[in-house]
Amino acid sequence: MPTAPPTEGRGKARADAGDLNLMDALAQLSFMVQGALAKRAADQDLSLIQTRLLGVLRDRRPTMQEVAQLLELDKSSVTGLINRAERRGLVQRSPSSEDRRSVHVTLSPVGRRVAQKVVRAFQHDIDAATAHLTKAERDRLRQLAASVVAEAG
Amino acid sequence: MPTAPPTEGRGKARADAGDLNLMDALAQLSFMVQGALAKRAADQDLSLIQTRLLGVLRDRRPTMQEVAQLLELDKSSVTGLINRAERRGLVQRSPSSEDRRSVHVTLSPVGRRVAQKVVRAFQHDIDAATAHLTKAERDRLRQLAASVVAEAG
DNA sequence: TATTGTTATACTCTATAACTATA
DNA sequence: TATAGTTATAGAGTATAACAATA
Repeated sequence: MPTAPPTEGRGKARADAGDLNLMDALAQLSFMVQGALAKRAADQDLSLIQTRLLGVLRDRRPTMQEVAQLLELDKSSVTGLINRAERRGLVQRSPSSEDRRSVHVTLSPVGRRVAQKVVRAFQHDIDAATAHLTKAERDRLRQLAASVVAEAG
Repeated sequence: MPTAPPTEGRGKARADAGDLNLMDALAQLSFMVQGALAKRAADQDLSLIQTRLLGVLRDRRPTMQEVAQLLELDKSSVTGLINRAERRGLVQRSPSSEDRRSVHVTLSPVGRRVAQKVVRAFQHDIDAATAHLTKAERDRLRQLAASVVAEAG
């Protein structure tokens, strides 16, 4: 099942690196990566979706509707998400100057700092998880992963 | 931010395959993979955690407590998870013969069939997402991903 | 009429604490 | 006492439907 997270450790890395098909390898890798990110987010009392929210706000000032599109959520879900984030001082709502129906969401300084902490810790996890690879292997992995991401768009 | 999912499409695959560092590439890939799995699960009216549950039951007959360990959930969360899955006929509880406090959880034929449908659809998604790579590149990606998974254990 | 956002409602998912029943 | 599991409770997260305000 691709749905199983990195269940039991098996030991020997390279020896076992061949016993997974592409689907299982990518599924398990994705569970590992998301698990690490979720744990680092939890260290800052953030859920994965709150962390993603802060991420998309890093260089954007979207409306509620645009947040919904970016996160692929219903607009009503975004209302609750922003309510909770705003209550914690991570983001702010501000009225649009062009369209009086719209509300823009912005990252607060606190939100930006918290997000940076998550990213730094997560970066360390990724470094540790790929430390056994050579520099060339890491770059190859980066390149292949980026290629798959770019192709899907 | 590593937390941003595959936000906007950018077009040209290979041209952009170099503009992400390893952390971002793995984070975005993981969001893509998990998103695909979640959608295929949703097609069968399953959440990601329900799908993972069916996955770990494929070749196991764990107790409630073991399910909690496998999915890294509190035992009370597992009670609810199994309740909902049992209500839908996906799994069954059966009393342990050795320890009268324990309950074993087993996959029902329906649960197994539903899980297989999710896997098949997800496999197609992975195939499509990697179709632009050469056979050698796909195998290299599989090998590197499996190596990272194995190393983390 | 169409769009933006919120509210009301219902459900899943999760954890903590208290409980029951075994061991 | 310790462990397996459930229950009670609280809260985050999600969607659908109905609504208000604005376009």
